[in-house]
Amino acid sequence: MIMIESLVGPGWRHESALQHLAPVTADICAADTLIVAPALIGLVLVTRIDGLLTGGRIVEVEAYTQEDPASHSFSGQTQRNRSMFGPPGTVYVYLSYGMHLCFNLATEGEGRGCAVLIRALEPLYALETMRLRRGTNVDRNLASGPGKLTRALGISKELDGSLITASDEIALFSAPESSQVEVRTSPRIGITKAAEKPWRFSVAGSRWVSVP
DNA sequence: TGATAGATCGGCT
DNA sequence: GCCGATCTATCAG
Repeated sequence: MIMIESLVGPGWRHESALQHLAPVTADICAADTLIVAPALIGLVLVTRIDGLLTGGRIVEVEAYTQEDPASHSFSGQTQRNRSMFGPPGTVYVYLSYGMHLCFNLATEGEGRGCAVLIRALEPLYALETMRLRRGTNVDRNLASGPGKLTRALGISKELDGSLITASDEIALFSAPESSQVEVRTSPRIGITKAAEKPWRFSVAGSRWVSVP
């Protein structure tokens, strides 16, 4: 088994709940965005905010590239979207509709404004913490949407710009069963530009996605 | 400098 | 199913 501390930020090795998981390297984000997006399905995203470990399995993502009119990076780099242009694995957190934070991982290479939006998780760790943060006991609503997911995991804009493979607050792992799922493509949610592109990837039949 | 649309969610009807 | 909340970036004037 590969030593966890060599590939993710220090400190995660003390989390006994994660010992059956394998670390993921930043390489997974260094490929074409349309390759990376489905590859992230099934991986386990965890945060440790305020000492509380929370996390779940990624069941829904969307791809955004620099040439894509629906992408924040389409018109070039700005103060808000600069993390999209960072090295692969850079965390991009932005405020949506003035109320909700959305979590993305930068893809391809430094200088390329591409990212994958993480839209939904199957809750796995510390459900009670997530219920408290979300203010609901309906587990299906804990992380079934980009804004819900960031709230459940305690993700804030402070994480924006950090590298997911070198953080003590957020990390990505692969579970033994990660590759067992059937990935389905569909049009992205809530956009008007390039709405026809089938760049939404989700676990077929999952009850944890935002829009079944 | 003002208007508006937006990668949303929750509450209300 | 509709609507309000409320921050950003962009575009029109």
